[in-house]
Amino acid sequence: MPPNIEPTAVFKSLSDPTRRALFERLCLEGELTVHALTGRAGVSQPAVSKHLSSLRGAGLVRDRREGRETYYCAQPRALAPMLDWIGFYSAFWDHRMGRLESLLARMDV
Amino acid sequence: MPPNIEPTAVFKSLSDPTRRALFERLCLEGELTVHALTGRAGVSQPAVSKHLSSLRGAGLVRDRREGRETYYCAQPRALAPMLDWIGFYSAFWDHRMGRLESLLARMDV
DNA sequence: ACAACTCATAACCATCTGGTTATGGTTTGT
DNA sequence: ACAAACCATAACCAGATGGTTATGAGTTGT
Repeated sequence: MPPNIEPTAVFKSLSDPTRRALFERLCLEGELTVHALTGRAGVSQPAVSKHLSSLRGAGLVRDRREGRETYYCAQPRALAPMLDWIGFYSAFWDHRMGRLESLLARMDV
Repeated sequence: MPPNIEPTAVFKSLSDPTRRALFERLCLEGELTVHALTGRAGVSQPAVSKHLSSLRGAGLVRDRREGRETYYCAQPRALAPMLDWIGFYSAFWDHRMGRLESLLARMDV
């Protein structure tokens, strides 16, 4: 059966380079404050806040308030709907691409 | 090292439900004309044509002119940049998610 | 020859998006 | 107490986006 959960929000949120860069930093460096994220973001602090809101809307990040700072961390589980979608249609690509191997070759690092 | 190819176009193109539905039909049913795709798309023929242009821009579909009809087919190879991106960052999720297993459980059908 | 079909493009429109500056609430340091 | 720091929200703006109808170019069938 086809994927059950709507992956639109995840795709949309990750389709912006600035937003993807924020998510990447949170993946690589762990929990970070808005201030720290604004550092190398290349956009203003309010822009960063809005991007983080978008990511939170898609479930891709979680925030934790601590004093005057807000720590954000990545929630890779939120990628599930997107992975489901890819996985389902991969079943129809496999017979042209050589089973899951080519996919796994890319997935594994 | 981080992924080398920009996955923005792929993410962006797949972030629209109508566009994703077109890509899905092409994956499941193979080569189809614009007329056939317009059938169940829920939008007008020009809208379908524009969506197909967007998908072609991302390399996700290929078109073949035959008389007055244009056949489109899916190009799943174009997903590579997106898979690269997922794969690279999965290395950093693994130690929290239990290696590739959870990922593969979703990828395999 | 000509009507009908297929498709892409043009022109247009409303809404969404991604950015900015301004501001205000809360918390921290002095 | 008060200034400074951190962050979210408001207000605003230009450009992108996704839809429409109208049209025209090319192809097919009669």
